[in-house]
Amino acid sequence: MPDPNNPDAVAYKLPDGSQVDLNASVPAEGRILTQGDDEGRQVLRHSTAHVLAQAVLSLWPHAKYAGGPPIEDGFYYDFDIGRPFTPEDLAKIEKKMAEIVKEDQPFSREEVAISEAAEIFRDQPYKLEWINEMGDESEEQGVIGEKVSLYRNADKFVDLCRGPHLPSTGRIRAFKLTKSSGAYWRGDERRPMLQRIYGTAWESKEALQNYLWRLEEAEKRDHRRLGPELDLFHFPPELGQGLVVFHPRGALIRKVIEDYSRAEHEAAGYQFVWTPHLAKSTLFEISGHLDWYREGMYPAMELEGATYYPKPMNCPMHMLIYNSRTRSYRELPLRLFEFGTVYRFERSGVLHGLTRLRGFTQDDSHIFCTPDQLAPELSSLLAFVVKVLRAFGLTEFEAELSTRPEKYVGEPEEWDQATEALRKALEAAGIPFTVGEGEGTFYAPKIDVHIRDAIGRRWQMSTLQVDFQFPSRFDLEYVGEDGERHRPFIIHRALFGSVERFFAILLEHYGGALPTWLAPEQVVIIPIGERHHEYAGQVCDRLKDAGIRATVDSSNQSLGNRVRRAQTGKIPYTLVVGDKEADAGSVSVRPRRGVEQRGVPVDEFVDQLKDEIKRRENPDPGS
RNA sequence: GCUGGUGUGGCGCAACUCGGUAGCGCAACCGACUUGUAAUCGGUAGGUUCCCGGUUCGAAUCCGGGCACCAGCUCCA
Repeated sequence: MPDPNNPDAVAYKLPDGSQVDLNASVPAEGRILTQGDDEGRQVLRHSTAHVLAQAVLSLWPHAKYAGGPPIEDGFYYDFDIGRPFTPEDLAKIEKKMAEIVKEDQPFSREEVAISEAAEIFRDQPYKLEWINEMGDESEEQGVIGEKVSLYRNADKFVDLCRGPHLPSTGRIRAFKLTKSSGAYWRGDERRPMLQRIYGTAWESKEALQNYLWRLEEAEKRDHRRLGPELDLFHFPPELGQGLVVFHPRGALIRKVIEDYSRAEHEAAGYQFVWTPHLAKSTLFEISGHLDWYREGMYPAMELEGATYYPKPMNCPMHMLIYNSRTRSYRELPLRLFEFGTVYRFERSGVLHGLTRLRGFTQDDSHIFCTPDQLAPELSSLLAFVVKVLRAFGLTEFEAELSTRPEKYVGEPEEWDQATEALRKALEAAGIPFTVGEGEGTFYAPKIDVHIRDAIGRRWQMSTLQVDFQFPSRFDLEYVGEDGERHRPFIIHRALFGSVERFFAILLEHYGGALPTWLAPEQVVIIPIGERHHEYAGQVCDRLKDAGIRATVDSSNQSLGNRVRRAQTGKIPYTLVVGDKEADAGSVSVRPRRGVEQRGVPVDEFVDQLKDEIKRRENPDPGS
């Protein structure tokens, strides 16, 4: 219940209706969080993490424990027991945790002097490392002045902790340990690797089931599985890690995506350019890539006394195009666009299907503009980004505005101007955003646009950066109204990010059942018997004439079998034709989802479908 | 890159603990059936068990090295 002396304090209300009394767990000067499911779940998960540590310590009394916070959908805790955990270990730990929950041990808070804490944790080097740093400002770990807060349950387990926690372990209703793996101590790859156990905890068995269902659903939608299944692309081992080939059906989808993007860019005043995949070291010396990005680049090729590199970015080449002649303010903003394929030597462990490749294609654009044009250009650009993403059926946007870091190039006033322009663009577009203070790159403040997919996952999509590095490195200029030379601003942006990654996200968003306008095969026609083949062929020609991607399935399979193949192949429309249809000039229409409709005149179907494709209708991705 | 796991016909799996000539389903191919809305029936073919080496009379199985993939960590200019 809220503390009457502290009207701002609220009780944590758990989603099951029960409440956590903050008075029991947080002192009056303690933190005040807002009420809501998310906060309640954080408390629940944090408490479950303590129970996990308690269980591990009781099974391995010599284990060293490091720390364990709540995370999205669950929690983790890091340990050192001198070896990795096995699946059998996890089962044992889970059982032990269930016992602790059943015993309903109360959580209690206390504050002790830092020196006393050091004594309590004298055998725990990781805890000691934190304690020794305290007195600074690591409130995270529960430092209050010269004291530090601890949480105990039933005198059986104690941890350094800021809290708050549930009143007792019995309030943990549904949890599960999900996996374990290595994790560097304090996230530093030069430090020892600890063993991390991940788990999930929910307010009810149903919520846990729901979460596990979501995991399963994500697995079914995994583009790495759908890609080969739908014959879209694969990763030939002969090519090497992180290199993909697109099959005809995948390449067709990609073409539709790119064609649409090109048309939109053309309409928005972009000019298309093309640049090669290799360049001499000279270019990357000017751009600075060889200085600060060398290990991310493919190695050099020595040829006829020159050194060549595959390009890791298109930007430097676009700078050369700008600089190919004197530019006037009259031609700004100048918007250059390219689907540019780049090569980056990503560390092997980070590669992930189409979302993290070593060779991929950016929908890359550089906009050169005057200082006055910066703000309006950013605004219209952001609106453009949202418009294009919406066309693909992505409707939920969030953004992050990253501001000037400690180390930066350019002038502070320029940074402020650019950052303000970015902020205004976000406000004008009405996109909810968070600010990452100091999280910009050293050469640019930026906006990253994220979308949520059909099962609630967040993906970073577009990035808009105001670049302070290249204008001076490449000595870019334009002649202003005053006849003097000025330095332009550059907006660097990728809308899809990478075409391959965008492809993967769409595939997962729709679970492989792409909207008709994107589907590689839009209609399959199934003649019931041999005598209907001719009519099926006529219908197919009629569709093809209308620009619809259609085929006839005249294989010697049962009708049911062919319908099934069309369904599992995620083809939007299945047309069945037999005597009735041939006589009436109609088709029986079975959409991928929804009910079949018989006796639809061919012309009517063609018109409807043409319209659906033309309007680029996106179905509810559902699940 | 680091820690751990996995690798068996195109795909999904079995045999691996305890070494003894590699099996199933789907797909493919051939044939019969000519079908009214999610799997017709019969047959055929297909494997250097990821690669290299070792142990053994004998290795898919045990051991070592490499490669690839998966999860997480770190990274993502």
